[in-house]
Amino acid sequence: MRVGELSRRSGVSVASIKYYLREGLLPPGERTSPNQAAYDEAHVHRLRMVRALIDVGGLSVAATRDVLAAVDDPDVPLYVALGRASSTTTAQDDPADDQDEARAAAERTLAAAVDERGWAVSDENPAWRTAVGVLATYARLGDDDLSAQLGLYMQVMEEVARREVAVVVDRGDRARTVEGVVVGTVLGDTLLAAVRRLAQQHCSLELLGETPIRPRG
Amino acid sequence: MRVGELSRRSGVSVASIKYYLREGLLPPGERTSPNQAAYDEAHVHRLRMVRALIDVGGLSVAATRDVLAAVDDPDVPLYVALGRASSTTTAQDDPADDQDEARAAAERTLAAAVDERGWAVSDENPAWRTAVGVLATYARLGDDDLSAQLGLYMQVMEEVARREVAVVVDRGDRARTVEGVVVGTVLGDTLLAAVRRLAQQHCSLELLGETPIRPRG
DNA sequence: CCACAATGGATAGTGTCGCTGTCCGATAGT
DNA sequence: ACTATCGGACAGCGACACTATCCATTGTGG
Repeated sequence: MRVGELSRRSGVSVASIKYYLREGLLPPGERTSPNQAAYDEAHVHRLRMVRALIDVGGLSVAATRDVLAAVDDPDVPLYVALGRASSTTTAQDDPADDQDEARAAAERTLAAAVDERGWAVSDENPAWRTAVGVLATYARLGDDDLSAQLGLYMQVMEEVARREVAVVVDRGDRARTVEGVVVGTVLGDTLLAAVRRLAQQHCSLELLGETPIRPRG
Repeated sequence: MRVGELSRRSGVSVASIKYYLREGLLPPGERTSPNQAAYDEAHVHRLRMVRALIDVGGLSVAATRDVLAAVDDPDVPLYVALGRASSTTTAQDDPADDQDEARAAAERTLAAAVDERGWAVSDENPAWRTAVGVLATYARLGDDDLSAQLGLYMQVMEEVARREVAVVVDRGDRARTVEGVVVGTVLGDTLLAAVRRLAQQHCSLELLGETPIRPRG
């Protein structure tokens, strides 16, 4: 198929498809003549992935490119790719003294929690820096309920991750597996956040009887 | 204090402070003369909140404004404010037929899962639409492992939410409580995602022995 | 076989976001 | 008195994610 049909099949405008091709999110079609190319089902699927990661997962075009590059390239470790997929900037502005101190304290907290659970994780993992940043920020904001919840978060996320990894192990080929991990991780973040909101509403109603909720439907 | 000191204390540039004032993220200082204002500790704290929500939570300026408005105004239901805080756009482009169908199926899946857990949640909750969107997207992408995990996600998030709500119940005044909920929810999303990545790394190592990890430190 | 739509490719333009820079006349502090 | 700072308004900027236009092919229905 050519670009027009690809556009119709995927619901993405021709202009955007051209843009994604330029940005390397979508591999070029197979050449049928010096300036003509043919696309196939793989391109339709890829476009759906792209839209899912961008619209639902909230990734930037650049992050989506990196993540998809890791899906294509068996040599890129997954956690590196998924680190890029963190919507959070993880950037620090001015490394003021108290900032550094807060970060150091947060890092000790995390390290202790990780050791206690017996997790084998590297501090190369971008998620490590992100977690430290959140903890440090929370501490600077005054209360530290979040740090108190850290143990629980780790416990439940280990449960979640174990199931996720288990499901993914017996897939088929490696490409589909990796793709499943990536999509599951990125979209899973969004789903988990939404489910957390629903759970919070339910629990606050349950514990406080705060808001009268009319049932669905 | 005046703007210069507020800037120094908070690490936010004067230009940005003026911008936040314009955008309503920061309440105006108390007037000491027709064109002079004084700021206090509350402004320093507020600025820290703003930076935390934007930098760590990944919220937009507009979302941050809405969330903080809810913190200030007791009449705005919390879940409405926190719905705005979802980084995900939750937008749909072309409601094609199969799109609608996928959404409807996803909505039935969610409703069934919610009923099974006995959750009292309203479909007014923005998180409901987000969750439906994620499920629908995942279904359209081919496999539906995510839907298979939905029950687990709900189970662990109920556990998490119960603890979070419990911690927040016995706070002191309502303002501090609400603030704690908001910050905990927004930063918690980021923390949970990061912890999930770490857990995934740990579990994939544990189950597959996939990557040799050198220990921290 | 030929007019005419569609294509690939390049480049420029658009709208939004989150600031940043500059200017102004009015204080504040010394 | 004088200079730094202030608040306030507004223009500008760079990044981002497209979108529009142009053009020289190419494909295709009549």
